[in-house]
Parts: sequence; structure tokens; C-alpha cells
Amino acid sequence: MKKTSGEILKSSSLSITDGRKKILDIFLSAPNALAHQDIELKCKEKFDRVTIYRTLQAFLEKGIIHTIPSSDNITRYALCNDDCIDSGHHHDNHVHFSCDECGKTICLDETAIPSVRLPNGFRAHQINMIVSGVCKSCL
Amino acid sequence: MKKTSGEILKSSSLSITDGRKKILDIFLSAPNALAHQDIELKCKEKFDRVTIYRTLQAFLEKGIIHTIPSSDNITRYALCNDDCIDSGHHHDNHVHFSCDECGKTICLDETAIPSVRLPNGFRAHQINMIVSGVCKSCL
DNA sequence: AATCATTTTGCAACAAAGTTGCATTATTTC
DNA sequence: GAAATAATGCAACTTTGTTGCAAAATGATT
Repeated sequence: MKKTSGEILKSSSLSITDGRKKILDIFLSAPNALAHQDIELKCKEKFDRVTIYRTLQAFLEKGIIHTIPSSDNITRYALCNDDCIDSGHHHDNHVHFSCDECGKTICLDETAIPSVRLPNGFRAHQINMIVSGVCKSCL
Repeated sequence: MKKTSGEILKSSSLSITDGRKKILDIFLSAPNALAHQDIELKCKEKFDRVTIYRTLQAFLEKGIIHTIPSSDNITRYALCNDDCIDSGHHHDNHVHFSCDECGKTICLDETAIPSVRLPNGFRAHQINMIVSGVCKSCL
């Protein structure tokens, strides 16, 4: 069962403000990962740019959202799944997909990152896999 | 056998200039991936910032270098291997490693990206895998 | 529900990263 | 070596992200 923005903020011990609720709601209803700019556009003339930056920072620290690496150098954020929030530490072990057609980036929550054998002397802490191509909607 | 910067520029049909040779030499002797800023520092007071941007852009288009996605939002570039340059289209099918200690990013040329099965309706064109952790030198 | 301590927000100012147009200079081509 | 072409440096600008601080909102306490 899906939590509301207020509930998520509460369980992350963040004070509940209009800005945070609004931004979290945007994430909750977004089908894809969002860049800072996407959020800025959706909050047009509502909140300061700086507030959005700080809100995203706070969400990141609390593990509500995670960043998705990209070659185009735009930081995109997506909601972590519930398990991730509850357990307190991240295990976003899923593949991210970036569509060349529509430009959207989404989490393939059901697609686990396959394991990889590194050369001797390397210790892995985190693995990211970003697949680009054509998504379901654009095919 | 290793090509010189001049030879690489020639075979990519780029005119041979001091700036391009210098920047390409930096890549040829670098053990790790380089950000724009790294190059700027190594070219201190030699070339304009804009020239470096345009040179990197040209190298990218010719497939001499490739970008490496990162969560920290810094674009890093690394040489493509010879096969990649010769064949004209990229197949950088190797894992990238980013060290949390020294901050350096390197290509694990010998470590191929494992295949992954995407959900129905998704068509993959390119796959990136970035592993972060502790590298050989920092362990 | 009023008060007070604590957070959060908006503003201004700034820093860093990246882009564009244009005149000058260097490289190719013949 | 001269003409055509391409690359460079400079200035100006846009976008992205950060910091300090005063004003406003939130949460805890009574």
C-alpha cells in the first residue's frame, strides 16, 4: 500500500512543509526520473530554485530518492522503493533505462543488476547499470 | 602497437594542431579518465577553456574518446581502444570503475559488461556499467 | 492556542560549467 | 606560397549549483 507524501516525510523525520510535500507528490505521480529542471518547471513560480536544491538534498540524505548516473551530465532523481526507505540503507539494485526517443529515464525495478567479476584488487561497493535504447512507449 | 597522437588525428581526418596533439597526448599518457578540469589544469595557460571544450567535442564525434556516466555529475572522458576507433562505431563494452578513495575513474578494459534481460518492450542500444568501490592502488 | 526554539525558505550574491558569435590566426590544399 | 578552409582566443552569455543571512514557517511545550 502506497504512502502519502506526508507519511513519508514523517517517517523520515523531516518537518512537513508545503515545498517538500509538493515536490514529493511530484515524484509520487511521476512515471519517470526527474531532473532538477523538471521539478522547477512543475513548481513554476511556487518555490525558489534554492529550495528545490535543498529539498532534493534532504530527500537524498534520508534515502527517499536516489540519483541516476548519466552520460549527458544531468542529475536525475527517482523515488527509492519502500524497502529502501524502511531499511534505512539503499539497495537500489535495479537497472536504469534511458530512452533515446523520449529522453525519459526510468527505473526497471524488476530488473536486477547482474553480478560481475572484477579484476583482482578491486573491491566493489556499489554497482550502477544504465541501459539506453528505445523504451516500451516509444517502440 | 600504439599510435601517436598525430597518427590518430590523421586517421580521424582531423587537422593536426598543437592543441589537439597536446590534449590527445595527455589522454595517451593518462592512466585514468579525465574531466574537462583535469585537462584544463594540465594545459595551464596554454589553451583557452573553449578550445578544450571544442577539442573534446571533436574527439567524441570521431570516436577517439568516450564519456563515462557518473553520479557526481562530472563528465569524464577516456580513450576508446583502437578497435573502437578503427571500426568507426563504438563498442566500449567494458566496465568502468570509480574509486571512492582516490576519486579516479578507470576503464576495466578486460572486464566485459554481463548481459541483462530487459522487460518486454525495451530495446537496448548501449549498456553502461559503473562500479564504485576501492581500486587496486588504494586497497 | 500562544510562546519559543528550531528549521526552512527566499533573496542576493557568487562560483563553476558549458555555449555561441565573431574576428584573428593557423592549417590544408592546390 | 597563395587561397580556401578550419581552429583558436576572446568576450559575452546561459545554465547549474552553492553559501550566508534575515524573514517566515514549523514543531514542541505549556
